Amino acid sequence: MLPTLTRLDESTPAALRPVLQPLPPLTSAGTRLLEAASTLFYDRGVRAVGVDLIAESAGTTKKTLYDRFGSKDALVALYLLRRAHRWREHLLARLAEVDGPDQRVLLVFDVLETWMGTQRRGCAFVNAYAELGDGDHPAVPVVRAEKAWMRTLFDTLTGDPALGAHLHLLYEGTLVVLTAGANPLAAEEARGAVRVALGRGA
Amino acid sequence: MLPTLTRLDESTPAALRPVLQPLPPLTSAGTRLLEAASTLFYDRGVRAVGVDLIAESAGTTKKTLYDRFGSKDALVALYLLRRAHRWREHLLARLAEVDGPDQRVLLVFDVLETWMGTQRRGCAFVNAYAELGDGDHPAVPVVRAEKAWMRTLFDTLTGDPALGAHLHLLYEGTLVVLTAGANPLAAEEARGAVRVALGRGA
DNA sequence: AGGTAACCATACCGGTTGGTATACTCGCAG
DNA sequence: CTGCGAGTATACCAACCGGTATGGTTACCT
Repeated sequence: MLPTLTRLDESTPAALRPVLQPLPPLTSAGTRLLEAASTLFYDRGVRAVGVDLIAESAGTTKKTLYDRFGSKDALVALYLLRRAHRWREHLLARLAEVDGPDQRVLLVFDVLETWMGTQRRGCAFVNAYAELGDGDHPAVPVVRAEKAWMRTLFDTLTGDPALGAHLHLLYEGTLVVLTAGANPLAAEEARGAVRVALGRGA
Repeated sequence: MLPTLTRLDESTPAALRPVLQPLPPLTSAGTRLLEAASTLFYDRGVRAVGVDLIAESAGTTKKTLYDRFGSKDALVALYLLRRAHRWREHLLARLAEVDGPDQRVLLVFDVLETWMGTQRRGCAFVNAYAELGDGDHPAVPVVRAEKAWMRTLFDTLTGDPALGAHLHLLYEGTLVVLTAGANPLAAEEARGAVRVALGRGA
């Protein structure tokens, strides 16, 4: 299963395919706006960042922001959508480097640890959900889709839904313990737990 | 270990003792303010709720709020502190009802599921951390302390730090998958994973 | 030549933010 | 009787919020 993950072919599970669907094209000012918004949203939170600051950071104006994206809510949703896109691309590319389901599962936690080494604010999707709640914000479906995608990844890697659920819980727990818990050993402890879950002994 | 958890005695680990330290007393208007703030903060998020709304919901004034708590930040920290206090009291009382470490570990996830059945916005500490970041907000130490306390609980129940880490990761993951992931089966899947972690087979 | 999409600059809008100031009433303890 | 802590009521503050309006300037396409 999953013999090559670098490109889309008939062996790639259908549930994982939306990874490679291209995002809508952006103008140059639009790109700068989305880039600035992404770092600001992630570092300070969605509600804490105003549209004025985003426009100023992007070297453009609020007018352009609303011409391109329509609303702040839509910009937030697009920020999460692009972040999910990049994370999936990065993860699948790394997973394609090794063979065997067990090695791939363990590699997920290596990639996560490295990724979080530079992105110290934890899971952008959990953070956004914490701020937006379960209302009708357009970003909420993006959050749910991201969690469902990770679950499907573990199910696909192992071929066992019970094991996939176990690994997914460890994955989400690692993110929380790393950030809110401020425990730098979380990823290493998670790999130990993964070996137990895989039946490779403690 | 942990023969009785209903009261504080020499067999209760020192790390779990802060549970029973009483919270500072409040005046009548102060109680109403903290009560109103707690439900509003949890349901809508910390940043989304203004002090005007809190004062109005409590049937009092902003003046009284600042006389009692000094600042909104202090009120947020106290909200989390009291919530941690109540959760620990509730959890320890339930754990005292059963015997044996394995039953107690599994019961943690039962209690969590029931608790989350009524509190649908997930972990208040993860949510607050998502909004406040790793800055110098007075609530951040409360969040870290709560995560450390849960980790210590699992370590104490099992007597095995590696197993405690595994169970803690499953615990935090369950909260995320239940809420941001909107997967109602998360707690049941977690109990299956717990049995694997405990070596009781899949 | 003319149209159009993208962009920049600036000003404005009503509403809300955390926090402070002033002045008054009540109950209680010395 | 007096002082004081607690509470109520209202007004105020500068700063910021998301969003809109107006007007002018490029650059490219037909």
